[in-house]
Amino acid sequence: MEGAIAKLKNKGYRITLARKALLRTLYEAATPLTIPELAARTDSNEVSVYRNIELFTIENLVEIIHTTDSLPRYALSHGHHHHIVCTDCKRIVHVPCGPEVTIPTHNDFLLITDHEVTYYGLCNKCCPS
Amino acid sequence: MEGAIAKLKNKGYRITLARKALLRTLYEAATPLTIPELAARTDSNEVSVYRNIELFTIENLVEIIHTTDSLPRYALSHGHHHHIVCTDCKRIVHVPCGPEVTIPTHNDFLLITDHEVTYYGLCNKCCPS
DNA sequence: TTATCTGCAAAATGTTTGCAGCATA
DNA sequence: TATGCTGCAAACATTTTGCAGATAA
Repeated sequence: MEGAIAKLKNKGYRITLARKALLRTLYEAATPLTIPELAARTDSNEVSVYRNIELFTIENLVEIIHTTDSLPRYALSHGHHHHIVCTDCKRIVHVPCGPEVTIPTHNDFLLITDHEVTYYGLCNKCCPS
Repeated sequence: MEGAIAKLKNKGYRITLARKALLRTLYEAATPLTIPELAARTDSNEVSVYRNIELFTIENLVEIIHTTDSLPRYALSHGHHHHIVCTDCKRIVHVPCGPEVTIPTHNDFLLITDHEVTYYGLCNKCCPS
């Protein structure tokens, strides 16, 4: 959390109560949270949460997690990884990226019912050669 | 397309002009389309497109594709597979699911810049034992 | 003929913008 | 003190709902 604050300070952003509360909430969260959840836990305005989450995302402090299950959720960035979503309690757990990852044993998930993979890139028409 | 119509008919749904136009548009589309695009191409109301896309999704005729790049897009269901999204022209191409899929050569994509993997399942607290 | 479907209007939901006043540096 | 930040209000974008008239069976 100190690293994140230092980074923001270095960039010239002010360290406000709202931003500290948001960072603390993200650090303490067991699972990624939605905007309304973040606003409730930091006792602040949803609009300010939108704005600060956008700032944190630009500064690479936060990652956005889109699932088919709920509103977008936000969590601290921790490098590249994948996700397992519990379709019942909505808990989201991180999984390392790699060719030989065993999901169930690795993360207390006993049943995997579905998965999605999306690649992003440039197709042959759009790739500068 | 005849199979889809027969399936809907068997379930007791009416085969309306709007539904035929929507199916035909989905069959002819080179890439998944958004709701506004589908409404424009079928010359019909967005509300009706929402309702018929929902019906087709329930009946497993259509799949929803969420990417970080645009509104949700809709395409005919063709069994389980993954996606490559061109971040420039937004074209979406299907990829088979498998342990040894080579993305670039397989699908005219010359550069892959990112990927996302999400598993869905039941965690140990929610899995009935 | 009649129950379903469509389109319009409007409500509901989620997100962004403008601006006045507050608080950090 | 001065600029950036917050919160309110309102605009905007997307999706859902209600209802009267149109249409498939």
